[in-house]
Parts: sequence; C-alpha cells; structure tokens
Amino acid sequence: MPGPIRRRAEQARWHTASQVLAWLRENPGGTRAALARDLQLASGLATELTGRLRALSLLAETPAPPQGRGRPTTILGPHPQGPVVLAVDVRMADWRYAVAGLDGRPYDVTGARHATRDPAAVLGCVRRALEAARARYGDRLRAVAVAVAGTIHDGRLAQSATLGWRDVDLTVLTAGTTLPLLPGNDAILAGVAEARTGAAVGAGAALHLMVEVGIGGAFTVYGRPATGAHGAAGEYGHQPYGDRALLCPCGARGCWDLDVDGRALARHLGEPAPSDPRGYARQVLDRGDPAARRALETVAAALGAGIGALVNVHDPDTVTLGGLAAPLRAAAPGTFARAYDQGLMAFHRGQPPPVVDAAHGDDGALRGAAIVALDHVTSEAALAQWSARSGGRGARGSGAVVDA
Amino acid sequence: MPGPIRRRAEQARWHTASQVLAWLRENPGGTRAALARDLQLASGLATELTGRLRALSLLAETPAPPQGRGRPTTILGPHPQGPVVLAVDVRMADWRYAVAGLDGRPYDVTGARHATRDPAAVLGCVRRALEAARARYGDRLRAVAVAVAGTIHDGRLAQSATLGWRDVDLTVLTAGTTLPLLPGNDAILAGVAEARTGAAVGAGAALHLMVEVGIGGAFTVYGRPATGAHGAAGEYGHQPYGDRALLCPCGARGCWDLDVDGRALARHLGEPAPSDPRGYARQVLDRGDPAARRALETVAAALGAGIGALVNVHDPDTVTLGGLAAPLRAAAPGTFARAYDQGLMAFHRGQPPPVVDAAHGDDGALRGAAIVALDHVTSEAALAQWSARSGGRGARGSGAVVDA
DNA sequence: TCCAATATCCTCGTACTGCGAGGATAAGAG
DNA sequence: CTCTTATCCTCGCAGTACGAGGATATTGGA
Repeated sequence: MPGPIRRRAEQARWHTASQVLAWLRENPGGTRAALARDLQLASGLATELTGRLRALSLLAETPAPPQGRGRPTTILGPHPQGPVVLAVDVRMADWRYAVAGLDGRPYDVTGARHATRDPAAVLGCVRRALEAARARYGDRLRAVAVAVAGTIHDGRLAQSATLGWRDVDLTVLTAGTTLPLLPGNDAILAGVAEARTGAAVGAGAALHLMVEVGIGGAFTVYGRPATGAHGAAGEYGHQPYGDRALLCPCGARGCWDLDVDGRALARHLGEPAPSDPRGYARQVLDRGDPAARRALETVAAALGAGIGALVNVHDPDTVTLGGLAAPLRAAAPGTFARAYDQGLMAFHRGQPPPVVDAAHGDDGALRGAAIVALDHVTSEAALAQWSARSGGRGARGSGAVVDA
Repeated sequence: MPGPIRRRAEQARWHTASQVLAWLRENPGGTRAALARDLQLASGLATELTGRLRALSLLAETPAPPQGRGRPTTILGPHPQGPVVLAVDVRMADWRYAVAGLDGRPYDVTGARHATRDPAAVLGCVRRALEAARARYGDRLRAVAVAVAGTIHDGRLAQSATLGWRDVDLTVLTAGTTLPLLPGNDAILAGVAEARTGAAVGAGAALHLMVEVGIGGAFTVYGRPATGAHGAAGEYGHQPYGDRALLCPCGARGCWDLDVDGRALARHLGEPAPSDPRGYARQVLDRGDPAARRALETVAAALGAGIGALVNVHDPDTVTLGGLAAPLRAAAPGTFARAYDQGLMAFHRGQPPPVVDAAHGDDGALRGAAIVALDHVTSEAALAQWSARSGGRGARGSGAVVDA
C-alpha cells in the first residue's frame, strides 16, 4: 500500500472520532441512535464517544423530540464552543467569505465588490476579514480555505485569466499565524460541494464543469478532488478540442475555453471580443433572435462534445454543470445531447452518465472551501491538536447528557 | 469523510499487519529493524507482529548476515506456504501468466500465442491455466488479476480494438470458484507497475501512456489508479485531439488514437491501412528513408501535443511512456519536445513534468496485475479471511525465530 | 582471549479503544 | 396502570499498542 505511511500512535485513537464528525456533516440533525446504526458502533462505544467529544467541545447533544415509542434519543450537532473555519471565495468582480462550524453550514456570509483588482489590495481585504474572524473566534478558528478563480500551483496562484493575475503568493493571507491555509481552484471546490452536498451526492466518481470565463472543472472520487501533484489538475479549458486556428492566451492552440464562453458567442455573432465575457454571455442568452440562437447552438455543441470526451477520460457516474454551463445547455438541449452522445465512445452510449445542473449555483466554491477546510479540521491529526489545546481528553464514563 | 464507511471491528486488528505486508513489497529483502524504523513501530510491537504473521504463514524470517556491530537482525520475506496470486496478461497475439507471492516478484512466467482469437477459446486457455494453478497451490491461491488490451466496464470487456472483441464476459474465468477476479485494462495496470516499481517510483501523481494499437493510459495517485466509476477511465485515445475529418471505429471523430499509431504512419506515408498496426509501426521505425522520417515527425508531434494536453488535465509529477510511445519519441525527440511544450499551459513550462521511458517494457501489464492482486490479498479484509482459514491467529509472545 | 561498544531482540506492565451483555430508563399503546 | 418498544448506561473483557528494562549476539580493540 503506497502513499504516506502515517504515524499510528497519535492518530489511531482519533480515527473513530473523525468518522463520527464526518458522519455529522453528512447527516445534519442526525440522532445518536442513527449514528450508532450507520457506523455500526456498539452501544457502549456510542456513549463513550459522544461523551468524549462533548467534553472536548466538539459535539453538542440536545434531547430529540420523541418520534414514536421507545426512549427518546438525542440530536447531535456542533458544539457552540467548537472549532470553526473560514471559507473565502475570490471571484471576478467581488469576493465573499463565511464561517462554518462542524455541521458544515456556512453562516455570516459576507461579501464585497473589489474596489480595485490589484492583487495586493484584494488580498489585503481578505486578510482583514481573517483578522476580524481571529479576533472574534480566537483559538476556535482552525483553518482557512480560499477559492480563487484561477490556477493553483503549489499553493501559489499561477494564473488567473478572470482576475488578470499572474503568480500571486497567497501565503501572505496567513503569514505570521499558525493557521493552515488551503487554497483551491474555484471550479474544483465547486465540484467538491456538488459531490458532497449537491447534485452529485451518491456518485462515487463525479465530474463537475463550470463555465464562466473559459471552463474549469473537477473530477472527484467519493467527494475528494483529484488535484494532481501541484493542485493544478482540472484545466479542461485547455484541452485542444477546438479550432486549431485560434490561439489561446494560455499559449496553446485550439483550447476548448475559446469555444464555450462569451468570447465564442461573440465570435460566432461577428461581434468584437467582449471585455466581460460572462456578462456578455448572459445577455446573449436573453436575446431571442435567430443569430443568437445559432451561436448558442454552436456553443452548446462544443460544450456537449467536450463533455463526452471528458467522460471517456474519467468515466464518471455523474456530470454536473455549474455557472453558465447549465443555461448554455438549456438554450439548445437537443444539440447538446447529440454532441454529447457523439463524443462518447460507443460502449458508453448505452448508459451515458447523466448530465445534471449543479445544485449550489453561485455558492458552490464557497461551500466547497468550507468542506475542504472542515475536512482538514476533522482529520485525525487536527483532532489530536484540538484535544491538546483544550487540555487532555474527556474522561471515560459519566456520559450523561447534562442537557443543552 | 466520504466513501464507504467500513466495519471497523473485524478489520481494525489487521490494519498494522496490512501495512507491514505493504512495506515488505516496497522493501524486498528488508530487515525487521528497518521495518520497525520505517513504520515507527515500538520494538515490542515489531516482535509481536512478525511473530503473529509468521504463525499465520504470511511472513518468513531468516537470519540476516551481520552488517557491522550489534545484534544481527532478520530479513523478512514471503512465507513459503503463504498466499499467492495469479496475474494474467491477454495481448494481441499471445497471452501470459505468472504467479506471485507476497514479495511481489512474479515467477513461473508462462506464455503462449493465441491459436485463435475467438474469445471463448482464449478465455478457455486462461481458465485451464487457472485450474492448473488451483491444483498446484490449492487454498494458497487467493486472487486472479487479468490485464486485457481493451476497455473494461463493470467487470466486462466492453470492447477491444486490438483483439477485435466486443462485450465479453470475463467472469467465466472464475465462475464456480470463490476466487476474486480483478480484471483491468492493460495500460492502466502497466501504469500501476510504473508508479509502484518502475520509472515513476516516488511520484505521487503519475501519468502513463502506452501506444500499441491506438493509445491507452493511466493516471495514478500514490500508485493507485484512477479507474472511474466502471473501470473504464483512461481512454485517452478517444480524445478529439486529431483531425475531425477522420472517423474512429469507436464512433467519435478526430480521435487521438488515429494520429499516434501504425495507422497514422501508413496514412502519412500514403500506404494502405495495415492489418497489424503495431508490427507496421516497428517496421517504419526501422526504415531510414526521408518519407518515413517525416511520418514519424508528424506522429511524434501528435504524441507530444496530446501529452501536453493531458498534463493540463491531470497535473502529474511524472509522465512515463510505454509500448511504442518510447521509440516514437526517440525517432523525433526535438519535434516531440516542442509539441509537448506547446501543448502545455504557460505556467507548466517552467518546470514541466519529465517524460521518461517506462522501466518495465512489455512486462508492465503483467506486473501491474500482480500488484493489484497482491493489494487485494493484503487488504485488511482479505487478511482476516486468510487468518480464519489457517485457524485462529498467531499466539502472543513466543516470537523467537526458529530459523529458516 | 576477554571486554567494551553497539544494535537488536524479548519480556512485561500499562494504557487505551472497542465489544457486547444486561439492566435501567423514558416514552407510547392499550 | 401496565406492557411494549427503543434507546441509553454500566461494567467486565479482549485486543492492540506503547515503552522501559534487561537479555542477547555480534564487532572491534585491548
């Protein structure tokens, strides 16, 4: 078995606790009895575990409303003094952030438009939000995840066509703190959100595609993204599925990017390249004239054909469409479906993976960031740290619920 | 944490044992002291574990030749009565099989040409080999892995251009037995072998590409292949990187397949489509005339460009070339390198993943099959089964080496 | 030849996690 | 008020892992 071999001693004891917290996020509002059933915990262990986690401020138990006969159970939830994470999404025109506790529900979602798109200025705003969260939550703040509309490479933002940034160091966000920083591509994080809590729940292997300016995406396996060696995987927009005559800003030729967004629509309509391809595309989608419809057909065909090709690569259970991809398909569903089918290898055509619209809309990346940060916080190593912080572990026994 | 939640009770106790056996395969001929160091086992635990595994016929310990001062340690190896697996590789013109023990070294490699390519006849031959192994090894035979030059989909062979098969049920190989059958695409398994024991050792994320008839490949993360939902991932040959005017037998247009193998060479040379594209390509590689060289340049460019595109998708640490891919690159290294570079997104060009020739040559798929089968056999669940078979688990203590 | 140094092995007491039986508890149903 | 049902808590037991301390086997040098 390859991969990093972990030091067992300090982590093994947190394995089950980590599973419990993971279950809590997958089953918000779940009861303790359901937990014991799902995880196949012996009744005694359920008592001990919940008691321990309660003592560590990781879990809160509130009496559940009785539902039929039998002794009533308790509802599990995040502890009011438990760890929280900060999730940030830096987008083209604005940025947003939210705090999330162990149940995964983001709260205090706040946002602002960029005053200027200068990297230092934008990151300064994010840093201030982080400092505010640190002031408010103190030691409870355990991780920061940042979704960016651009390519991440070894923790740096290698490039962003959307923001016009190149090689920006993101570690300044947490410099001087011990907070773990988890930067990620927005499309990848949106894919994570779809796979965990969105339209691809239940799919083991899921492909998410998101059109904004160009196209990004993510392939997830059981909700974990394939990020590659440096976190730069999923650059589907730079697959040469398109017209080789077209030169992409990325330096390659025939990039799919150029065939599926507002720039493609403008080209097909014989109009000048739009400065805001996303807004332009939304506007073309609202037009009803035949020329616009023809352009949309062409783009939907390019989208469908490329998705078929990516299904050949990844063999997903489900494909989800985010951003403009959903309305672009909706504008020409028949053309899309035909192109998709024709892009598939024959044996896929019997039962092609369903292509469904994303469930999280614009919130995908933010939610994905929260998920990734919480994954980090509920890892065995992080739980061991948290436990050390709050001074030793919960005592055995004495598991009586002292009520909320 | 997503993914199938496993029943802990019966498997937890085999976790460390599974790690030990995995270590054994990664460190053939390793000593017990090295094991304890690498896995950070307490000295007492190392004694108990090796003793237990020895009692279960999973491990053999032989006195190590003393190397310096200090009490000599023992060399760990597979037990002579330990479990074995059967690895099979079904190729275009022939098929081969081998037996492997827990150290992963295949032995008794045997092969034969196909008398006929009829699926039933070929599978009959494999089945007879399997029966022979069952007769010889009895209960010690614990898994069978079969590499096939074709697309696997939910355990069936969906299609094979190489063999000319369509929708062949492979479960007949083990029907009537309780042996687990692990079918796999040959390129994927060769990629596993490169990642674990070949040219991509040490690379976390590795991309393997193999040209024979068309092109197949695998993306592996820490030696585990991304197989997709049905095992059909990695069909890079059917990416529309090529000329849209060309119709592929798979039903799609512009498949990369058609640009990188013997069929492409024949097309560029104005010769009729070869019945044996692989042999034809080898022959063109041996010709020195300018026309052949031009054709090889074109194919090398198509190969390099496509690999660049796939690096954009997967972001691997290393790329390995198997089958004809290595000589095709060698025939026009400059052209290949340029096309590769131009296919990459700009930020990859600073430190592009190295493209290296595969280390296992023709043995890759067979070795990969052995690796996958041994992964299965050393899984926690399989070890629990093996232990039940040999009647209870090894006694505690009394760990003295009774010498080989 | 004998002794110190070294590296490893084995033994044993301790700690912690997890199991599962048995009884206690809190509701609804009649 | 009692029976049924579902859940919770207590408690003894089993298994894995830790780590200290001593035993053991070899080399190198006196």
